[in-house]
Amino acid sequence: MVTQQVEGGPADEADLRRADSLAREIFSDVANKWALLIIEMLGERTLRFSELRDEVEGISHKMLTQNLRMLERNGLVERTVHPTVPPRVEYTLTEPGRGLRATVDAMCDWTHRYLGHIETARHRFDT
Amino acid sequence: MVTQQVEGGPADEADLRRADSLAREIFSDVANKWALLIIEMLGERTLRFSELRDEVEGISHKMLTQNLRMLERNGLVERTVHPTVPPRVEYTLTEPGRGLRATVDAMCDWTHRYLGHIETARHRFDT
DNA sequence: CAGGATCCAACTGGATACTG
DNA sequence: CAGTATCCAGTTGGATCCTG
Repeated sequence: MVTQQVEGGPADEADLRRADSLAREIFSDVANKWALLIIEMLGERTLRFSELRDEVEGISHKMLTQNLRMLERNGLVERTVHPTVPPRVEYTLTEPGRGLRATVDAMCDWTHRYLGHIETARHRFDT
Repeated sequence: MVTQQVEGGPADEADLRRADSLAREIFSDVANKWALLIIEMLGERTLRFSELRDEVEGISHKMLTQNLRMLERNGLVERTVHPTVPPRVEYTLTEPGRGLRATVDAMCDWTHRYLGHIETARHRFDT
């Protein structure tokens, strides 16, 4: 175990910095409109590419592919290819993905709870 | 109450669509990296513009201003100007803002909980 | 059907300079 | 100090065409 570090040593701090920058990177990947909407729409279901495109209103082909690849890379969605003709590809949330989904749910709830608040705040501000 | 609608009437659906599109708009405003980081760093504190810029690592002057205006417009942060020389401007989360912050906290917790999962998923994917 | 590749218009965001 | 305005390089993202 050559890479194991002694407690309190300077390399511990290096590890912490590395973890932080990784966390930050993940946050940047995930904290974007399309990624969160995809995760929310996926929910507990298993959806095909085209179904997802219909569900996530307004998303383009390209953005959907791009975000699905990113989510797959981070292990938040699982991609299953059925070797049929025509091909059938299905996406599901993994366990980490479902964990994230819980927080997105909370964000959606929040949005609806403060809809009124926000609408009036906007009116006030826009004058 | 001229605008009040009868249950099940067609205008009810119109109202729902309006609420949905508003919710979607708010979601799009808020579901972005910088906005969420600002909310997270503000937390329970009251911070000045320059303090925020130091705390939210990597954010540019312009992005900070822009996102603060947006958050203010939506009533998530309160902006207080002290008429001194030099000027002192402070930002705090409002109650709706603190509500949103709770969900961002959850997202941050999630990030750290699955750091390892995600790192290995990435390695697997990148080969 | 899923998705890669390409083109390009539109927008983003950083740097800089300026104001109260 | 806080904030606006401007410029502009670089990125984004939509449309389109193509393949297995």
